[in-house]
Amino acid sequence: MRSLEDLEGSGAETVSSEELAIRGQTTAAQVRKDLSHFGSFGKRGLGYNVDELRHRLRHILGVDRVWKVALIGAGRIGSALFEYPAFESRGYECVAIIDSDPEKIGSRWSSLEIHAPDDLESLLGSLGVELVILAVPARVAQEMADRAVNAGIQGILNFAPIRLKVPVHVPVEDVNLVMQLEALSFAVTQRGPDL
Amino acid sequence: MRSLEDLEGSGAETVSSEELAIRGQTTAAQVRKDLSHFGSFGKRGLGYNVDELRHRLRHILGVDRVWKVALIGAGRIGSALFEYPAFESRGYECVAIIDSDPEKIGSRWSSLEIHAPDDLESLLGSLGVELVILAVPARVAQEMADRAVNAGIQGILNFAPIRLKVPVHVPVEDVNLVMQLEALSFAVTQRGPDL
DNA sequence: TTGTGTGAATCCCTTCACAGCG
DNA sequence: CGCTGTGAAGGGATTCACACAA
Repeated sequence: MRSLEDLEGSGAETVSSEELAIRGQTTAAQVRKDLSHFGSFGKRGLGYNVDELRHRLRHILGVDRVWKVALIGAGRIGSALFEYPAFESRGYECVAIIDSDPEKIGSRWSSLEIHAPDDLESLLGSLGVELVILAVPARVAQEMADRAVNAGIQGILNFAPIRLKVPVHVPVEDVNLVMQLEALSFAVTQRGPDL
Repeated sequence: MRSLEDLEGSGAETVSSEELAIRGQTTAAQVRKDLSHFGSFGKRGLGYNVDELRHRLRHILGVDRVWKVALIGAGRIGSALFEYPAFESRGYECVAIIDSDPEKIGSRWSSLEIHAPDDLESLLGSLGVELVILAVPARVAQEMADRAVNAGIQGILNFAPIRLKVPVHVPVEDVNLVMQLEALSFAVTQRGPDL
């Protein structure tokens, strides 16, 4: 089993399912089954070509291109996300920011102006926004989601602690930090009264 | 089927698995199986007593008490979490904040002083911290996790995009926003080239 | 010989269906 | 009767095991 450095260096061209399994905390059989789901691009006796594997996976995941993202809600969560360097480096380009706070409207976050929600549809539509990060209070989340969907967006990363009602063709990914904390409380509690 | 208001009012004392299923976007059979896992506290012909159900579930989830939480990393994510009202209202009390930025050390977030990481172990130990929210850069996440575990904490909510190595008795809940965005990209991509 | 790709066996979770209690 | 609790059936995912390609 080689180390990470070996893999990243110019030496290794190939990885085995066994090796991938260890990194991904699964089993070799699982890795092979999963990959075979998308075609068979491994070489028997050798393993998977690293470059090809990366290329294929990036394509399957849809991360081999830049996605146009709009940030709806410029509060603390929105700002944390906006500043998070990984987003841009991973291919998510924020092209619009929307907030209803009159204090914020018109101001800029590094050259990007914050817009009022009024012209949300035309703004998202004209910019060709594909994904929306919804970081607004729960009471307005459904309305903003509806309007974003009307504007033709294709997916929503939802931080509001409600179950959004959207058409089936619009995937929603929920981020619910309270639920995750509760999952942690549950795990700690289950693990037995201490230790 | 009754509305949320009915349930919360003083009128209804009981819910059926069918009703719970609709709210939870699942099936009645699933609800009954899940609940039966923790004992049988429904009444045949009637359903589940709402007060008892809430009480039992809160106990099972471990949210029928206040958890002492430490925030390690007072950056944007940390600040967003700290200000998020749901945390305190849901029973998570932040009793310590730790950050390595000299600019921040000694300053206060609403009466809570920001501490240097130096005395992390003794600080968490003396305060009886149970859960840690780890919101630091990836390169220092493992070290902070190790030290928190040494201080005797029982669970970690991890925002760093790495797989923490911790003893099996310390549950870790990962929050990986880039992965969730990628899951969204995948879902949108799979759904077929547009619509 | 090594390690993939894949049918077959297995496991686990969901769904069904109904006996039985209130 | 109405609705829970639960064995039994069903289905999807994981694991096994091995033929076969490099």
